[in-house]
Amino acid sequence: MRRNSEFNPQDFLPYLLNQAAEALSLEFQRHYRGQYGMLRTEWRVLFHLGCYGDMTAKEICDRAGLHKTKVSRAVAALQTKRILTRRELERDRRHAILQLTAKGQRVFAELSRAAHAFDSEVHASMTPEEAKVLHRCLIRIAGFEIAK
Amino acid sequence: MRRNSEFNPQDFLPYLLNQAAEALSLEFQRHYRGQYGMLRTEWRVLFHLGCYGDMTAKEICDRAGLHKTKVSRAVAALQTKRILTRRELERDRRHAILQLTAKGQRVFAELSRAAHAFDSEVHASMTPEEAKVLHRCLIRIAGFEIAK
DNA sequence: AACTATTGGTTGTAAATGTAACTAACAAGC
DNA sequence: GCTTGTTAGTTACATTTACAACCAATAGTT
Repeated sequence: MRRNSEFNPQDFLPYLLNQAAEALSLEFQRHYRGQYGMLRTEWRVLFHLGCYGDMTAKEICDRAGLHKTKVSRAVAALQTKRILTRRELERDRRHAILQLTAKGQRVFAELSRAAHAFDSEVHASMTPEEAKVLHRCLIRIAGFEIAK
Repeated sequence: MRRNSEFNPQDFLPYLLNQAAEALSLEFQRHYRGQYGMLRTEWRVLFHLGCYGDMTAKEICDRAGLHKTKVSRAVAALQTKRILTRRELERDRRHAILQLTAKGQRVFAELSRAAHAFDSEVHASMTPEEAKVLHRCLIRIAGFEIAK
C-alpha cells in the first residue's frame, strides 16, 4: 500500500495534543506517584482542594471536569492516606465538605512547588509570547464542545 | 483552609494540556468508536498504517510511542475486524508486515476525511499564526524528556 | 554445534476506568 | 403524611490498560 502524503499524524491536532499531554503527564507523575503513591485523579483532587480551598466532591467534579465515580474513589484513597477528611453538613447530610489534613497541606505545598518548578522548566523552552498563545489556544480547546 | 492564590490548575501546563487533549479526543472518538467500534489505539494503528504505508508492529510502536502490548492487541482486534492482515517475512519470521485490507483502506479514507474536517473545525477557532505557534510548541513538548 | 543474548511479539494478571444501577437525603406536590 | 423527583455519592461489573513473564526466531560467541 502506498503512502498517503496529504496528512500525517503530527498534523492532526487531537493526536499531537495527546502526545504532548502524555509526555508531560508521564514526566510529572514521578512526583506524586513516586513520592506519595498517588494516582493522577488523586493528585488532581488534592490540587483542587489545595488551590481553591475546602469544597464538596461535587464541586471538584464540576471544576475539574471529572466524573463523580472517579472523584469518589480518589477521595476514598486520599482519606486512607490521611491527606483529607470529610465533614458532613448538618443542614444537608448528602454533602460532605472535604478538607486537607495538616499532612495533606504539607503534601500539597510540596507538590505545588514541584509543579511550579516543572511548569517553569517546560516554559523555558518557549518565548513568553509563545507561552501566551499556547495558553490561550489550550483554554479555548479545553472548552471545545460539539458545535453541531 | 484558605485558598492558595499563587497558582491554579489552569496555569499548570500538564493539567491544561490534558484537559484540552481530552476534550478533543472525546469528541473525535465518536467517529471511530461510534461508526466502527474501534478503540483509540486501534484508530492510531490504522492511522499510522494509512499514512505511512505497510509496516511491522515494532515500527508502529516506535513511531507512535505506543507500548508493544497495546499495539499487539490493537492489531489483533483490527485483524478480526478485517481491517488489516499480517504477512510474515520469510527471511525473519519474527517480523510480520501489517497491511490494510481493501476494507481497511476504505475505513481509513473515511476516518481520514473526518479527521481533516475535525481538524479544520478546531483550527477555525484560531488565527493561522496562533495555529503555527501552537503546533510548534506542541511538537516541542511532545518530545520533552527528563533533562536532568 | 551449543550457549547466551537480543529482538519481535503474545499472554496472564492486577490495577484503573467507564457505565449503569443503586442508596440515602432532601424537595415538591398532593 | 405519602408519592415522585432530584441530588450527592457509592458500589458492582464489564472494559481497558499497565506490567511482567513468557515464547519463538535470530544473532553473536565460543
